[in-house]
Amino acid sequence: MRSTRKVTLADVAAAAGVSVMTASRVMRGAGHVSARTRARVEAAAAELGYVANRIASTLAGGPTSLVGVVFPSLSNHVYSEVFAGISAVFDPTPLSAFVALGNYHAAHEEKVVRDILSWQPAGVILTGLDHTEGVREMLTTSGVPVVEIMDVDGEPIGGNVGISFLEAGELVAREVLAAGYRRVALIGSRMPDDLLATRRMEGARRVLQRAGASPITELHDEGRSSIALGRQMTAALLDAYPETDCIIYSNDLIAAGGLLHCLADGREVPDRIGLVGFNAVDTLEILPLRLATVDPRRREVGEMAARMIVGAALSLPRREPPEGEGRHPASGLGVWKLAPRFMRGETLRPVTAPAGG
Amino acid sequence: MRSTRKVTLADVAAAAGVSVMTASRVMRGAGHVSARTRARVEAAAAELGYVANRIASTLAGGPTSLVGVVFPSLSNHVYSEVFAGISAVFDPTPLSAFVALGNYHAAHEEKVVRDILSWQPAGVILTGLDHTEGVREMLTTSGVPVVEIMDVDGEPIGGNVGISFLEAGELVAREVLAAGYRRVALIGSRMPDDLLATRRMEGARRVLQRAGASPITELHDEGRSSIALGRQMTAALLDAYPETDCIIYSNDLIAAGGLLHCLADGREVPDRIGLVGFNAVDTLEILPLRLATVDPRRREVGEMAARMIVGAALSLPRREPPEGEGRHPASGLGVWKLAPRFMRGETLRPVTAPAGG
DNA sequence: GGCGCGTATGTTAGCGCTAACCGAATACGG
DNA sequence: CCGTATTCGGTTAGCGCTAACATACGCGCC
Repeated sequence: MRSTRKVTLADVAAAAGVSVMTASRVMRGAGHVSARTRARVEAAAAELGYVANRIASTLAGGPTSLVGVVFPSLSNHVYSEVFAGISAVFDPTPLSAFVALGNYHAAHEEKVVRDILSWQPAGVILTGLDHTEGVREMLTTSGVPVVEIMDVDGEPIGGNVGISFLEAGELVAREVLAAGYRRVALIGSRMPDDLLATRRMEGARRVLQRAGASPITELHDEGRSSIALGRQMTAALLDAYPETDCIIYSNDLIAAGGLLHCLADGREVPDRIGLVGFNAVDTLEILPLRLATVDPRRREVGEMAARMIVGAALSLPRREPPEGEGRHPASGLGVWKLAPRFMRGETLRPVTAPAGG
Repeated sequence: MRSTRKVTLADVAAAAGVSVMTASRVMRGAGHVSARTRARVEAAAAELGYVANRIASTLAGGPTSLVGVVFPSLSNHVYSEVFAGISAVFDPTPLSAFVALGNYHAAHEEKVVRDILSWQPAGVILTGLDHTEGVREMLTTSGVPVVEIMDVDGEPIGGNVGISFLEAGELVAREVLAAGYRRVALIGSRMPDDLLATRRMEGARRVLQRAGASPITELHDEGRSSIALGRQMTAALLDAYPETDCIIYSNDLIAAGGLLHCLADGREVPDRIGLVGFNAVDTLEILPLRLATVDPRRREVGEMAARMIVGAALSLPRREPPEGEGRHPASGLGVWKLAPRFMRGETLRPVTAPAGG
């Protein structure tokens, strides 16, 4: 049985009868090696079970290939789909993702970002645009390509991809008004921690107010979204404000709970009451009625963010020019604003007036 | 504006008027530094915006803190919950998780594992026990603590946490028999790629055969699980074998589709036909009937695996003893077999006979 | 007051690799 | 058969940090 001691390039080189440098050239596919020696080195590496040491190569100035990805959480299905998009794009490249969770907590995010930077990453992907001054400064100072995703309402550090949650909220409210609802209430969970949910509620509120149909009430809860929570909040809301004719929820899960409550309670959906969720969660296709919702295009968001990082990371020289100053010379980091997609479903009445204004 | 050049320990040391070594001691909280110098160094570090370089410190022999986690996919909700467990345990420790996806593909997994090892990780968590010989060899040779999760039916490389999918399948079949069903069919998606699904189907089949109630038929599909797929497969199955009185599905999503099909089709569930899923997916609580299913205890699995790694990583010395041979001296890596939890739901008839084999 | 002891700081060497340079070997035309 | 172009391969130095040892400094003690 082979010893457990780590096999280094030097071992491989010795076994192949060449210098370390030549072995290094072979391993990373740099040129200037004859076919014969290349074969010898490769054989030696395979024989010894050599595994490259990225730590050493990175320190010595090789390319970095880790990309830090910060999500608030992964239990939220939304982010795992974004991640799937990211990881699909990275797959054929040398980059790999390194996930860290911010836990909806600014101070924690700062620690996490510092941690990521300490690995000299090739790029960083952050969720949302709200970060502490410390985070912003660390990232700009580091010179690492940064892409912020999901939200686009604010000043990005580097690149930015997502939908405007404010506009998504406005969109929802406009659709609700167009369908003829006027006594609208808002229900949100995990507020105000979930900034994006807060933002879309704000957009909805704004449009309703402008149309002279200010929300009847707003019910918030700090708890984790769930169908049970949606049921319970909806019951409480309709109890206190029975005249409500439409509820805008901060996400699909609690909206689903609301729908089930309304159905169980004998309220006609969508005639007597309309319901809208957010996120276009696909397992909810099992509901008796298709929920009206908004698709935030999360898979695309992940893919585009990853592509931006790939572009920036592979074009960026590893060592900065000796006295260089300007960074990211148009490295492909830009702002991509996607349009949220409204999905009418069956929990809103058909439109009676054009959805403008 | 501060320059973008990287701030090194040497810069901090110079600014604080001490040697690099002293600065290093302060930064990593090693002792032997007076309060006064510590304060000076800390001030200098904060002033310069110093961010430690883990690459360098790891190479120099500092502790490693990355843990590679390999999942087949993250779109499957099951794994994101496992990850949540892992990440909760790592959170208060210096370790952080580094996710890579194997995509249900052995060759790809080998590349991914090599990649992870090249980062000199403090540990590796793998899904399942089926890995190529190359993966097993790389991991044993590297001497890195390894924990394999989910499945426990096989020979682990290092530690192992999970349920027996074979037994889970057997459990399901026993419950089905106990409820009085005899003409049982099996339906699986993403087979045979999803090895764990394959395994639980095998367990079920075995018990059924032993009880003289061999499966009427088995329907497999390579596609991704979805409710639509479940509907369609169920329709096809019941069309071809109308006498079927119970269907065991490889997971909840396709089982949900089956349930919806049966209800739409006017078949009485659970009287005329029983249905069982697998995974205890919680968003499915919106189904009209609570699905019979098995909870594979994924959150706990993630937590325990992470705890094993924490134990092994923190107890293991960084540099191996000069001539040392034996590794993992009882480093806390063991085999933890959890019992799968059966949840009867409402899609199986109440038990008429004791559920013993 | 010189001894030993413990705590604070500095010095030396090296982790495994790669960039940048440089010499040796090969090819080729005249 | 020699000079020049063109490979191929080796040498030197250093990335930023830490282990291990060496040194300096204070302290109490007989």
